Amino acid sequence: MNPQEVLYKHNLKKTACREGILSVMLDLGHPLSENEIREELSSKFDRTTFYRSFKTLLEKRIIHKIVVDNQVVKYALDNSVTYKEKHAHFYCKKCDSVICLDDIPVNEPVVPNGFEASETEIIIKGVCSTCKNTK
Amino acid sequence: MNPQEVLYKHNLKKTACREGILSVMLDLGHPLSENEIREELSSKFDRTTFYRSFKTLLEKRIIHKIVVDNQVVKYALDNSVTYKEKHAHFYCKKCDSVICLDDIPVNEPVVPNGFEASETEIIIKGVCSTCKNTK
DNA sequence: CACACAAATGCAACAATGATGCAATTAAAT
DNA sequence: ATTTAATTGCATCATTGTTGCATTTGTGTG
Repeated sequence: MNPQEVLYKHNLKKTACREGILSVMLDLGHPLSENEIREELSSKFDRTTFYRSFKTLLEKRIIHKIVVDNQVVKYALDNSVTYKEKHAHFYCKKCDSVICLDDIPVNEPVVPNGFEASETEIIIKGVCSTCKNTK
Repeated sequence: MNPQEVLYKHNLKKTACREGILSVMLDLGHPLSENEIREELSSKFDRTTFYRSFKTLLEKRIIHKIVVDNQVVKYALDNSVTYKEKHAHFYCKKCDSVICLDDIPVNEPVVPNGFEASETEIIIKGVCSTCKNTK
């Protein structure tokens, strides 16, 4: 899977910014923040363009957004091989990274009578294995 | 339980802003945003003072913060009768309200080998019973 | 009760982020 | 190659979180 294919499949124009974002995300393979992606691309694009590209990719469900505690925002590809619609996220407090836990089961949400649940977001915080091994 | 007691118990000075915030939160009994609380108090205090009061109350674990999707921020009392350290939150997409689901069981987090989990945040989104009944 | 000191407040100011309007540029279908 | 709609860059604004600083206030001490 390459950026061009992804854009084509979703009827999106092949623009430099979108291709850049997708290329970085496909290369690195883990959730990234806007700044992390921008650094990889040497800040070639305007902040607004970036912002709008993410918005488009989110709308087309090519990527999803993970927010931790109102400050950490990461984007992850939806179309990885292991991607599951429902999955939890792990946030490492030490290295600030986010990991999609595609293998961890997510139970059906239980809500009080009369309530209707449509989505569940689970964020598990802690320390990732890499950080645990590098004290 | 009244605001004065709460502040006294946590060695906090009895200030008008803190008392106001706690008073509104105790009265209304459900998670509230900064703006909702400020409106109840007729904007009597500066934004910074508000911000710092919340920070203090959070540090003392008198209240906790619930963030939904990076934009909705609500504060809830920790010391309600039914309060549980671990609990999920329900977010109603229609009325923008948040409810602490103290009765809903929260499973121990499952994480990959080598990872260490310390906290879990669960936000269930949907429609609350009030909004479901008022179409 | 008055005093003193630490804490809290209000104000100005700044950074980061999300968002919009608009003119210039570009992708891609014809 | 031409045309048109979409995208971009820029200016700009709103909101939120944050800090510094001078002023005010709460509260324990005498």
